[in-house]
Amino acid sequence: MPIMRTRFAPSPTGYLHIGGARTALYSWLHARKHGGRFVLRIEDTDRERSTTESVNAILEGMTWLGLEYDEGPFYQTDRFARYNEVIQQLMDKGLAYHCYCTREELDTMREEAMKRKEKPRYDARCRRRNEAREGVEPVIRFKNPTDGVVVVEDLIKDKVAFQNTELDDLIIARSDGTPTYNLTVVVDDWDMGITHVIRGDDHLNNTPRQINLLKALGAELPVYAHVPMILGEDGKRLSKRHGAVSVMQYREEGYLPEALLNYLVRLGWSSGDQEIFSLDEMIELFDVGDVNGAASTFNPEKLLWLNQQYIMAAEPEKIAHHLGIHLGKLGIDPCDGPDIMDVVMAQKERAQTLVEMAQISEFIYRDFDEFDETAAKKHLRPVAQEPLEKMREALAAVEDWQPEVLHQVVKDVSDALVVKMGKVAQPLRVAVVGRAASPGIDVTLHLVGKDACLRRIDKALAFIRQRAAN
RNA sequence: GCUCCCUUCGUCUAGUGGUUAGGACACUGGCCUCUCACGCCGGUAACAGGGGUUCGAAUCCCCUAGGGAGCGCCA
Repeated sequence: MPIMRTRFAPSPTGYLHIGGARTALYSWLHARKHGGRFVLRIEDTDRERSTTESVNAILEGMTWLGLEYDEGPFYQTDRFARYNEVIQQLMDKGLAYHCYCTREELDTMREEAMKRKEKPRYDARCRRRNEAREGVEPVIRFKNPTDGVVVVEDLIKDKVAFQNTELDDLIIARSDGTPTYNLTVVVDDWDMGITHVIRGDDHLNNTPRQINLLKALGAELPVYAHVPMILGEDGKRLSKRHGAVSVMQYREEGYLPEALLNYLVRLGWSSGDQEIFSLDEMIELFDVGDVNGAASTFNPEKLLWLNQQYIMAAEPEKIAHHLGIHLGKLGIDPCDGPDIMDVVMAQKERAQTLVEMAQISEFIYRDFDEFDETAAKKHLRPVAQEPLEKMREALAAVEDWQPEVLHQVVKDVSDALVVKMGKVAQPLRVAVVGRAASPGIDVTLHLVGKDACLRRIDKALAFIRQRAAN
């Protein structure tokens, strides 16, 4: 019984995107669940478009998500000798041949087929050509079987049958001698002992060709699982115009990798009514055969909700670490303020992302420029003047600036004025925060600190007087 | 055009011949409450259409429609 191996094989022509991350996750989970090994392979045979920046971006994305690989990364560009060896074997066995057709010929062939309302296919005319053609560097084509049917046994799509007559003789080596995609994947999956090929279903149509090649080489077939695409909200394939598609962008925007992973695993798969899965639960419960065969639409709101769930459940220390980083990006040094753990405890149920948490915590660290207009209109009116004056007076006398004490002060002032606490707390909140929303008023006052509170109340009182004067 | 894949609330999904078609996000009514958020209780909302098979179909079969992918000397 050979060891199970899955692989993720991106081509380094961009960052790690959401769709790739999901297939990588599924492959990773499959390997982890069955005690197998997860292989990373970089498909960089397209030298024009492949870049080392992309390789780094992909590795960075995998690392951030925690999808560690057991073998690799292997680079296809390191394996050209091996591909050439296999191509030569195919030639020697008469399973491949030189094709001297020019690109122009191929183009007209395609056009004419389309005109005849047929699928464009190479007509294999060079199979019978014996002599070279002057001035044409040949490509090498694989002799695809001309009859019979190839059945792909797919874990997700079930049995999918293709007639060999629908396929044509694919190019396995370009005229410059370099191997092409279908050849390299086949050789690599074979050499690397890949037992389960989990990839996007845009590859489903390539699979019968790859199976024919595998058979010609006498290789054992892997099990396939073609996972459906991820669509944007307009039903089109997910792309930049739908917002963030790069995995690393989610880190920038304040998402936790576990939340993204959780979202991705539930996109196209489920286990009962469960929505939140730890990594261990995913490994235990995930089965690639249970993945839905239909494409699914990426829903940013649900990801936001999950992220908030993870923020609430996370170790506060961990959130504090991240919050510090995002505050830094706002130009705030978290040391210039209260214990950051207190900030986390006050805000962790109030933010869907870490970026948002930093934004709604800004008032703790620095004075705001102006009051939120609707909040000021509603709460900084002449009726608020007396409560604010009383609060300022009471707060100025507080020695021990702790939430419990502050709560009592607000309550005492409300009682003294014979009004509900909201009549005092809301103007006070707007005065101190600049907006109508914040943590509990006691915690808010505590976090802002005595000096800043008094200063901001004065500013609010001035604002009310000025408004009344106009 | 041809080949292949897909089709349950707006979205992610449960459902494998007999269910008041379940859950989650979003939306929404209420409760909690100093605001916001969290949390709790409730609501709106779906089997693409048409034919079969069957006592009975979201579930099985066929057709139609719609969506997607592939048809490169890209991967």
